[in-house]
Amino acid sequence: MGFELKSKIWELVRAGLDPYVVAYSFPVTIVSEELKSKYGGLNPGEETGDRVSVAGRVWHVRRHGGITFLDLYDQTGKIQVILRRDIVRGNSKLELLSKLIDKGDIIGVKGRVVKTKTGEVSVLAEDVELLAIAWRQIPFHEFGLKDPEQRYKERYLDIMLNSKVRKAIINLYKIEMEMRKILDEKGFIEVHTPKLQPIYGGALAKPFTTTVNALERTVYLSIAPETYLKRLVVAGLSKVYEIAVCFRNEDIDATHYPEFVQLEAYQAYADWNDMMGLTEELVSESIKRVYGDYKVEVEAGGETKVLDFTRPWRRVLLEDSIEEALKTKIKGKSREELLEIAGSLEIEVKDPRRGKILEKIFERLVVPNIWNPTFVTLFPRDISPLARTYRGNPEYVERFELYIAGLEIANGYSELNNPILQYYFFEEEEKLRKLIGQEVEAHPMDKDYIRAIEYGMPPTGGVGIGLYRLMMVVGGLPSIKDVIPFTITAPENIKVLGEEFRDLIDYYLSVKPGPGV
RNA sequence: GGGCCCGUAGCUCAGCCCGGUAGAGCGGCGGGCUUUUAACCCGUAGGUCCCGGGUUCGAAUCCCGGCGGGCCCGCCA
Repeated sequence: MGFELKSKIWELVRAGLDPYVVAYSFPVTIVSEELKSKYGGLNPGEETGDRVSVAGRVWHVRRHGGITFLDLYDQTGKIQVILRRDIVRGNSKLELLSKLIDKGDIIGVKGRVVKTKTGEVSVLAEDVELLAIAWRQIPFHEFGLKDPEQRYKERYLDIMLNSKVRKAIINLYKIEMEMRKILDEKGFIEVHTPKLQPIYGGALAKPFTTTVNALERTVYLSIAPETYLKRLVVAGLSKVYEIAVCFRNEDIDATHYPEFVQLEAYQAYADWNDMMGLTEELVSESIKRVYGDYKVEVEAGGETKVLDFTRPWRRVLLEDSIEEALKTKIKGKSREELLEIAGSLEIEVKDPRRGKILEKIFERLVVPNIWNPTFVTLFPRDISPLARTYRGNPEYVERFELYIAGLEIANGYSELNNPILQYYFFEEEEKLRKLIGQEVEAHPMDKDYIRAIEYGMPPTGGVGIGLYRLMMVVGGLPSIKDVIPFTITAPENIKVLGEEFRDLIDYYLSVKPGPGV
């Protein structure tokens, strides 16, 4: 079931209009957006002699007998096409097509630009080509696809029908482009670091493991590009970045997916303050350019709220934010005292590091209440093995995280460039791993990375910006899977046309080619 | 890994508590209509009630097991 099989195909074949045989290309001269801006000023009922050529998918067909309205959608929006009997009559091709074209089909239309009595810019068709047939019914109605299972299984339908999802995918591209422009203007070089790595690092997460047959070696899919980008800083690329796919073999939920995209940037001779400035500029300027304003309306859960990216963003010390929420002093409190506070909040912490307890309390109490972009700064030393010690107090590191709408969006710091301390912190991480085993993520020892910075890494600042999460927040989408074009779904038993209708296979194998071009 | 919820027509969902011929709207198909916007009017077809087992005279409905999905918690961004 599911096929909208009409005898239509054989009618098309008889008329020599089978799109699989005849439709190889179509000259599009204008898209919806342009058409509307160029001809929006026409008066209702006004007809021009301007001939245009448009193409797209038919979403709605309104047949009134002598006149038919088609809503065509291209990548930029809707174009109304009018088929009028007085024009169609006598043209056997148009007569047949105006009868056979259905919702879902993809067509090309040549005609004159007119504005209807009701004021809609439209194309009055003079010629129509059927470019592709929709054999399966597409649910074009107000609710689109709702069943989450089907949304992800047939994501092309979800992207087609759900404008929020479609816009998120398009706008993420635009944001990436704007960020690239800004970085390019500042002299940053974009690179690709390895996705197959002999030692994973740059974050604390379980990696995917695979084998390179040619080398007979176990390798890990990159969990972060960080250590490689910093090797490049050592190599003299003093401003580098990557829009990197990262793989982390952890559980999936509304804000986590095993593959995701981060922009990581490193700048020599810069520190965490410079990186906060860079982060502010990248995020707020790209959003301004894509959405037209620093303030973006976000519709989520039925209500519309405004996200304000205007600089400068609020900055708050990690421990201050906790004290504010808790109304208790926590600075200088021991691990045991913090554990007690965590316990009173019903937060269980297995990790032995004091900083981890602080982080857990922070995530529970503070993060959900952050709305506008906020930098949280000054993190504990013991949970940041790659960050540089705070110049004002060695118990902290010069690290910041960016939160927007209750989500962690970015993480950056003054990079640790001291190879001796780097070795020591990796050692501590190794100890932690042995102590706790698989329960706690720890950074593995990476002596090649240490060797690299032993050659001398300048003082450097770095930041990673989670692009999917940024898009979730700006697009008002509740799940990270909504902004990822395709996600993994369970296997299905799918019936396809060819196995249902062998006669179609026989027909297409027997089609004689026409003249080549 | 733990808890809660969901799976019925192409889509959105009702029916399930309290067992008794499987329903609605939209969409599809056929017909009508020359200015519609989710067009309208008339007619009509369409089902492995996720899968397997059990209870029962009888199961979409109750019970058990499985599969798929969502949300929350734990862990990671």
